[in-house]
Amino acid sequence: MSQQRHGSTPGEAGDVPAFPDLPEATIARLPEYLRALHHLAEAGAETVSSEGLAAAAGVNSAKLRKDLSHLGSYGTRGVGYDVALLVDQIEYILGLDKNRAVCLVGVGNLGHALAGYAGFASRGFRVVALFDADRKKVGEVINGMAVRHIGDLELVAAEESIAIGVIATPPTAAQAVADLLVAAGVTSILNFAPCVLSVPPNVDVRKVDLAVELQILSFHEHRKASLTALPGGAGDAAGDQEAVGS
Amino acid sequence: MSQQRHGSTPGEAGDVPAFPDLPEATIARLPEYLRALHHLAEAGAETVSSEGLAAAAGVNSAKLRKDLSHLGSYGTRGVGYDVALLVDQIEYILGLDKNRAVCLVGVGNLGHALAGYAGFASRGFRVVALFDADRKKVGEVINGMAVRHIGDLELVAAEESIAIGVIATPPTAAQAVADLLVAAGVTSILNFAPCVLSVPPNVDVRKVDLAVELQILSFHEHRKASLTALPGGAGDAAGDQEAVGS
DNA sequence: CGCGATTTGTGCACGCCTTCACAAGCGCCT
DNA sequence: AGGCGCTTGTGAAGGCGTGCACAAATCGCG
Repeated sequence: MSQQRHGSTPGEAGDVPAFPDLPEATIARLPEYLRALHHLAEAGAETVSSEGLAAAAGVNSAKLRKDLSHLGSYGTRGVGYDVALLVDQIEYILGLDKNRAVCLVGVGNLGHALAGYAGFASRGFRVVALFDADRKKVGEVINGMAVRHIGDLELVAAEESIAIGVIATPPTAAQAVADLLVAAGVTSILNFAPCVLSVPPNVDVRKVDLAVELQILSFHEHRKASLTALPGGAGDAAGDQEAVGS
Repeated sequence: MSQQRHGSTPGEAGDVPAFPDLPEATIARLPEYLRALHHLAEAGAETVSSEGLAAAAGVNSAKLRKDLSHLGSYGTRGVGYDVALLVDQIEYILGLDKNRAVCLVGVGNLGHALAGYAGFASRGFRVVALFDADRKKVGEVINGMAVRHIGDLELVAAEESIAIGVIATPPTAAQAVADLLVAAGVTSILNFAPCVLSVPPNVDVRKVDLAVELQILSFHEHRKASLTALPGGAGDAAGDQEAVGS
């Protein structure tokens, strides 16, 4: 996908730590490192080696070191990485120290679950508003939060300073909702509806399609079946840990 | 991630269409093409140009052509691709013509929603069994299906020939569930628990972490904020459609 | 029948990402 | 103080994926 160039111009040596120009692949792995680090911290570890952290995060240790080196030198040679320091650093980079406000549009089957998903709150996100277009759902209380009508979105977004919106509507409604979110000042959208959204260039969109993941697994099932059906290499029990895709 | 080499040895020209050796990136896009094609078919289109289909799927047209060329030549120069033919071909490659049986373990907040998610059934997957370790939940009927105890997994998996399992449990239980699934003969796992699973090399695992997506968006929010705060390029309304990551 | 318009399929170059291998640096033990 | 083992950080190589640009092929029309 297109990804506009970002990062700081070389000239400015700002007092605010200049924003590092991280590879997209690295960014996608930082949350995983963070989760592993939290786990280690709870277990009482003060430092981790790249080998240990890589194992906990399920990646190659060389890749992990290169990823972390992009953030700066937060490790000590011969010792490893300071867990607490690294947690702070990654949370800062990811902007998780802001306790970001998120709104969710579409309180159907999936939206209902997302509204109550504990994993959001535990990682620094507060779902502060629920919206739906269905008048019958407005007023329903989910996880201690009342569902409001989609028409109130702009009002609420302004007073809560919501920058991230989650779309969990049917695909037919998703584009209209995205337009509303953009109009309300939202600049990041997480889209669970199986359709492409068109948004202004300053708005980021990430898409999660639950069925797509199953389809990819189905492909590999199909592949495995067609291989074992052939005479050649049936029971290949050897080989290293397999993990599909990223 | 490690990805064991697959595909057919050059010698065998099997009667069963030899399984093409598709790049992983292509496989991940096929479901998106399929969705766009279904949409076009419902609209009555008989053929599509690569340009048109690429737009509907949100990708570059050259990329789409290269992806489809890996499946073989199913297009006609000067005309485009036959929609129905392409749908059949992609569904065959993805193994969706089997109406695959899926079981779901963990009927909590998220599992409940997944059990009723219409997007699975509409794309060729049947959720045929629900499991949970909590005796209080056993017997509960969701979407016309009764929740069974996790202990019955091996029994049910055998008689329903389930090859794909979905884990929607808390992370503490996920590894144990994965072991049970593997023991029951499941060879593909979709993991919604935020943790790494270790499985035998012949088992495929894909992980979906809902919070990770938000964290990536949070990073870009942080980046955008730190850029607009700086003197340089504030209102950059120009530029092409932005879409973060894949 | 021939020609032009259109669209696929693909060779090629470029850039990103991964992986290896190793020098540089740090702490500990003697 | 010196040496040794361990771990980080990084240069370089290789592989994969993307996008351009164009040749090949097909259809429709005169």
